[in-house]
Amino acid sequence: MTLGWEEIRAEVLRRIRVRDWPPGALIPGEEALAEEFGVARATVNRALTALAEAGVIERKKRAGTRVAALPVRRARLEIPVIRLDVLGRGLAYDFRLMADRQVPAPVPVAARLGLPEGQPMRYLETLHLAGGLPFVLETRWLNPAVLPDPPPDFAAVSANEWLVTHVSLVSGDIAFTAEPATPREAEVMGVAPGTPLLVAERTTQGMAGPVTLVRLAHAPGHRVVMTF
Amino acid sequence: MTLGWEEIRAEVLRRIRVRDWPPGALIPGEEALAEEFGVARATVNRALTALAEAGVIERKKRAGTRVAALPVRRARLEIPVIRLDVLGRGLAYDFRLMADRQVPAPVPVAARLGLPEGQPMRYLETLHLAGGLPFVLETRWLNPAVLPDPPPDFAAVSANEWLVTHVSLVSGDIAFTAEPATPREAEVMGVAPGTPLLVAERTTQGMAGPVTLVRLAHAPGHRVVMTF
DNA sequence: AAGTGGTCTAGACCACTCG
DNA sequence: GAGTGGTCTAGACCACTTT
Repeated sequence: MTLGWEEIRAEVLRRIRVRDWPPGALIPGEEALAEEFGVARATVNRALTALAEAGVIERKKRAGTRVAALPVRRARLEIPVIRLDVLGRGLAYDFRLMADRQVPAPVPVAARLGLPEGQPMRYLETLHLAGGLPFVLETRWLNPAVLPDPPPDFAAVSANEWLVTHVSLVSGDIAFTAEPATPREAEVMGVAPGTPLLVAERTTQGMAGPVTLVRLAHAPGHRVVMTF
Repeated sequence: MTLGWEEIRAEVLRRIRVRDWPPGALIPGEEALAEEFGVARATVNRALTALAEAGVIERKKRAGTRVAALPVRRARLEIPVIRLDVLGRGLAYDFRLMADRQVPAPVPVAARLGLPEGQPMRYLETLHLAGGLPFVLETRWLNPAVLPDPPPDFAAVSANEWLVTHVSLVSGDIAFTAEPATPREAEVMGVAPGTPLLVAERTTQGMAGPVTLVRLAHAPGHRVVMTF
């Protein structure tokens, strides 16, 4: 039986787990492992690189490879388009464009996106429905500079989906908080004001500058699940 | 100037962003790209593998490499030990063990961990403090089978930290929800009952079976931030 | 049947950093 | 200065999937 890089990764992981190589310990160099397993050093390198990406080991030139002392667990969140998220739950998807205005950017919005205060922006409110029930209320500030002329019809394609397919998003961040439903959210989603909602706030940067700031207020009971 | 795999990754990414290669399009094969860039095929492979892991492209044998039609954005969450999380925010860390009992597993807890109902479990309540103020209330069900004899003193080292350093955690999941503060949480954290709290619920499996089910109720205003 | 990505090898050079 | 990981090459074989 010949060994592949995944088997070597598994074996190294096993030795770490059974504490042959305890947290903080220096493990043998690539050359030594390659010889032990009877493979090329590149194969060992592939395995160790994968473990380093997973946060299990820490590698430094000259210093060698150590088992992470306080393993930082990394969980990955896949952020799908809302339509696919709903369909993936086995529910029918629909959405309603509740508001669509051109307004000057309020101070906090402009600040978070790095745009001048008062800059004209597109304000969109979209209610996403799952199985006919409110699923997410999307409140979006959109930099109109990224839109083509004429702009797309966000009543036909949700802004969420249009952006993903038509604008090259470069970087961004997402923050989760628990917040009481605002009066507007309560009204639109049919819950009592103050009901705890899971809110995701995302900012996104494109190649030509800031693209959008969006607040997603999820219906009560919504769970964001990640595995690691 | 000679090209490395990161530069090739950047160039491919650029062509995707400027829509030389639009979503859904088939991009040239590794061999062709290697020739164009004047590098070995392995170098191109390294670059494309990285892009595939990032969800930018989709690769299939025989079918070739396509630009992802609906790019699934992937965000990574690093879950540090709570103590380091607090210190990283520039605040002093402390914790108080509020409860420590041996009790039979309630049905929902046993079910989620895959343990028999009524199994004796260690129940721990730990309040983590940041700058002297409540930061997180940790409610933990712990499978005593993973503990050594004699068991550690969780009043001296928080269960959160002891587990990370002493038990080999294999897999798990984490779910975020927004929930109203329970009366107990309200009392301990000094907030009004029903206040929206960001709750993280984690289950963890070790090599020798289920390890722990923990509920982390974060103080109001807590933000979980991820970048992508 | 054929073409694609996935992987491995043996060798090499380099950058970094620790002692 | 020397040893480590990071990367590249040229070639090869294989598994898979689509045609």
